[in-house]
Amino acid sequence: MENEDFLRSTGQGREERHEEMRKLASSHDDSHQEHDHVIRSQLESIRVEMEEAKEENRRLKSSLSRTKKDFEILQTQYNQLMVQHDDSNNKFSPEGHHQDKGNISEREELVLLSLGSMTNKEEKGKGLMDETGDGKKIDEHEKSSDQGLSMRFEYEDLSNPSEKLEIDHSQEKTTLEVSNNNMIPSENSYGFKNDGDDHEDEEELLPQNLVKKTRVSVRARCETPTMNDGCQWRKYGQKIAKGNPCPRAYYRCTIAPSCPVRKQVQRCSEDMSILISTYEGTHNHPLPLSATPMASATSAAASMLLSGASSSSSSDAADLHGLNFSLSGNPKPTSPPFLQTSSSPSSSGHPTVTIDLTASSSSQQTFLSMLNRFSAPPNNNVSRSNSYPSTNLNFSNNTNTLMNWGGSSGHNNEQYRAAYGNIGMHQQSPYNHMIQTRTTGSSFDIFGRSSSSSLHPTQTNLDHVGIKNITHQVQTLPAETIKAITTDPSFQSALATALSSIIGSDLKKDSVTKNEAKKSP
DNA sequence: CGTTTTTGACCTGCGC
DNA sequence: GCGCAGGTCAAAAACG
Repeated sequence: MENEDFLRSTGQGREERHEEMRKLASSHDDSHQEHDHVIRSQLESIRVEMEEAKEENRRLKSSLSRTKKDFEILQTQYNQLMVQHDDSNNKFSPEGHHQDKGNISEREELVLLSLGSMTNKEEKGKGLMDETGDGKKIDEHEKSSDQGLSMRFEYEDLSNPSEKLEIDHSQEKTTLEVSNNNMIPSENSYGFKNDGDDHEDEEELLPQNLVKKTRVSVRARCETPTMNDGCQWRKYGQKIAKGNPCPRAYYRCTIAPSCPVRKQVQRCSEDMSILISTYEGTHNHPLPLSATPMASATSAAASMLLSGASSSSSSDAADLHGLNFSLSGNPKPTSPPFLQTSSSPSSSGHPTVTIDLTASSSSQQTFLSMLNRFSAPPNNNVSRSNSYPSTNLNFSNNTNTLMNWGGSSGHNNEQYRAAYGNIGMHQQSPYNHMIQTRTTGSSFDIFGRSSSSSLHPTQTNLDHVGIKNITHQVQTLPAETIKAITTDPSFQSALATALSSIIGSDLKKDSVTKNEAKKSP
């Protein structure tokens, strides 16, 4: 009995438990179904997003492939032009070519660097946007130079397919820049802003914000009141800054009404032939082709400042195989290097990169030498007994292209002289040929030396300016450093800009010399 | 007449 | 808080 009762009770209990479980299960099913439903809907939305992303990806891929094709076509055409130009150079300037050949023998790969320089087109009129203007009679080089500063990088290895990937990589970067030649958002490759539509959002991003506030100062010998950097500027103010009798002019970009880019232009108080243009901000609109190099260069320089500032904070001093990295209280280095970054009181606390383009022809050789070294491919382990891959620097300058980033509005040299006094503007002072690099509270002297040498532009006594020392220092760079430097598009861009101005400057002098020689045989 | 330049006034940040 | 210097605004003038 007790057993039966027990069984019955247990049976009832079992049923009850079953019932409870059924209830639990049903309630669990309900919540589970709800949860499933939520997950499914989320999955569905994610799937939709993925489809959109795929579609976007497909579009980007096709766009990229199109851009690559375009670039290859352009590259082929350009190579042909370079070959033609080399031939003509062999005929007309065997001496300069001879100097190059000395370097070529040591080079590991072929780097074609085509640089044009500013013309004084702007003096003829405001034709910056008119890229299809009156260029009927000019050849391709002239066309490119006619648009202002033109520069291109070609990085080719003819012998080592394994390095082709690297090359393609760099080309791809170049291609992106070229394909976006009217869009400075191409500065993406430098980690800059993507688009200028929503500035407020990007203000919150620290690095970009820093870039925005970073200023790039370009020092160049320019006889006209303003450099023709290809962009359109409107003057909105002028001040006489303390410590400099020359007024500082304030410009803003007028290509787009909402463009945040500002420019300050001021003559150097010590040497009034030097024009200091300080750029701030990033264009948020398509740029004319002629404005792209300068914009890219300044962006690259700003990017370099960023990377330098971040990297230099880790240590107080370093000596990297002859390259003197130092952090000091006095940001002004004892030697005048190439690139200079600083946070001076004059820049109102803005980190400022200074690109010094007041270089001589000897510095051009220095530059070429350095570029050759710096352009060495990162991994040259492959034996190439028979091949002497070369670095061919081809400066496709028309001799008429001057380092005359001429101002607009009918200003001319006479006006300039009237405004600033009739100072000697032609080779009035020795050209320093350094690029200085200063970071906030730190200094980066890429030469690790001081130089107070004064050279005539045509002087090519390399020892005099310590070329041997430089070469040695660069040669002793570790492969990683060389790789990091040479693969940095920022470096290439900034270097190309500096080179182009130097070459343009020297070509101008050469052309002047030639003209004078013609006049007085 | 539209655009650009000039220029004095004003604003802002920083050091004292 | 004050003064200074850098930077910007905006009305007037100049320019094309």
